[in-house]
Amino acid sequence: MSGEAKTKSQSIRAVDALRALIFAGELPAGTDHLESELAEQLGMSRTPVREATLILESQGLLEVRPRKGVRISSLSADDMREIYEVLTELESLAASLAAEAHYSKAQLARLKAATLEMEASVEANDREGWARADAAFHDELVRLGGNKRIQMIVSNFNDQVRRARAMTLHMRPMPNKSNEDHRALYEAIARGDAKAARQIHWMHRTQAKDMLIRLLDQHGLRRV
Amino acid sequence: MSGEAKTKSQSIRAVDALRALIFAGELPAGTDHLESELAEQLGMSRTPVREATLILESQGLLEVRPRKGVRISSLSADDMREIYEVLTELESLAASLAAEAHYSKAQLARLKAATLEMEASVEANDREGWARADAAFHDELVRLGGNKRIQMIVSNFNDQVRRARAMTLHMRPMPNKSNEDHRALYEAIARGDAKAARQIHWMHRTQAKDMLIRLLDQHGLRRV
DNA sequence: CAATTATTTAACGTATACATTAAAAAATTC
DNA sequence: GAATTTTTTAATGTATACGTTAAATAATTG
Repeated sequence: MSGEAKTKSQSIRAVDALRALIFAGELPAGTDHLESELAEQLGMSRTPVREATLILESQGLLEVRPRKGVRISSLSADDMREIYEVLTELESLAASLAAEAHYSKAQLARLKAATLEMEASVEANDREGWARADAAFHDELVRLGGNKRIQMIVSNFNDQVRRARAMTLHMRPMPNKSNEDHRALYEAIARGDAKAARQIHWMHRTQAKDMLIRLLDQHGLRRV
Repeated sequence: MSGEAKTKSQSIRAVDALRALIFAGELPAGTDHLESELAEQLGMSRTPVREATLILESQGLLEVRPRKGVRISSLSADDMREIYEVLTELESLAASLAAEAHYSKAQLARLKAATLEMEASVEANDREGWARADAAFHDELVRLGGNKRIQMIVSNFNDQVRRARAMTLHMRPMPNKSNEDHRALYEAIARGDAKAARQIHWMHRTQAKDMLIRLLDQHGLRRV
C-alpha cells in the first residue's frame, strides 16, 4: 500500500547518490571530481551524471567547472553569515505567518511533539536525538507558515549548512536556552501572536548563527 | 576592449534563448513544448535543450513533465502572494543591511540617480521609463545589501513575476506615492537608519503586492 | 456496446561516438 | 636557459542512435 516500487530515472538516482555522498563527507567540500569518475563510481554513463550536476549546482551543493571537474561547494564564515541571514529572515516570517493562521492545538501537535522530544533529549544527554527533533521543529514551523517558496529556500539552505551544523554539534554546550526559545515560540504561535513569534524566532536564529560562526572560528575551520 | 567574442556553449545559448522567448510571451505561460520542437526551433540537438530546461526548471520558469513536454510556468494569485512575501522580506532585509553599511553619498549615487529618473519619468508620463528606473533602484538596493544569496533569490523571483508586472504596468495610476517611498528609503539608508529603511521598504512592497493582486483580480487574470 | 486487454506510437532517458577546446607537455627559438 | 610556439592530451560539449515506457489507439471480450 505505501511502498511503491518507483522506477526512478538514473538522473534522479544520481542526484540522490551524490547528495548522500556529499552529506556523508565522502565527497568532501572543496574537492574536485571528473564527470567520468563520478559516472563510473555510480555505475552509469556521463549523461545522467551531467544532468544531476546541473541540478545540484542550482542547489548550491557543487559547482561545475569545465575541464576541472565538479567542485563540491565549501562555505566561508561569510557564506555562513549570508545563509543564516536569509534563514533567519524567512523562518521568522514563517513563524509570523504560522501565528496568523490561528492553528488549533491539534494542528500544532507535531510542533509540540518536537519541543517535548528536544527536552527529553537534553535530559538524556542525547545530542543526535536533540538535533533530529530540532530539525523536525524547524521543518514543521516552516511548513505551518504555508508558503511553498519559503519551504523550498529554507530546505535548500539547510542542506548547504548541514555539514557545518553536524561538525559543531558536539562542540556546543547542551542547548537549554534553545529549548526555552522553542517552547516560547510554540506558545506565541498557539495564541496567534505573530509579532512575538517573529521576534522570538529571529533572536533564536541570530544567536544560533553567532554561536556557529564563533565555534567554527575558534576551531580554525576557515572553510567547511 | 569590451566586447569579447565569447564562445558560449549551446546549453547557455539555449538558456538565454528560452528565457527571452518566455519573457517575450512567445512561449506563453501554461503552454507545453516538446524537447524536440524546442531543439529544432533553436537549431540544436536535444542534449543542450534538455540541460537548459533543467536549469530553467530550477529557476521556476518552467516544469519538465515527462512525455508531456516542458510546461511554461504560470502563476496564480496565491503564487504571486507567496513570491511577494519572500521578496518583501528579503528586500527589506537588504535595505536594513544597506543602511547598516553606512555608505557614503558617492556610493549611493546610483540609488539616488534611479530615484531622480523615476521622478523625471513620472513628470514625462513615461511608464516604461519609470519601470526601468524602478527596477534599477531595486537592483541597486539589493546589491547594496551585500548579501549574494539575497541577490540571487530576489533576481530569480523578479524573473518569475516579470510578465505579471509588465501586464499591469499600464493598468495602474502613475506611481507618485511610490516615488515618495523611494526617496524616503534613500534618505533612511543615507543616514544609516536600518530600522526605518526596513520599515519603509516593507510597507512599499506590501502595497505593491496588494495593488498587483487586486489588478490581476479585477481584470480576471486567474493565471499569468 | 462498455470495459478490458493488446498493440502501436512517440517522447523521453541513456549510452556512446565524436567534435571542441582548454590545459599540459614538448619542441623550438632567441 | 627562459620564453615562446607547437603539439599532444584529455575532459567536456554535442549529436545521435537506440532502448524504455507512458500514452494513445485498436482489438477483443463479456
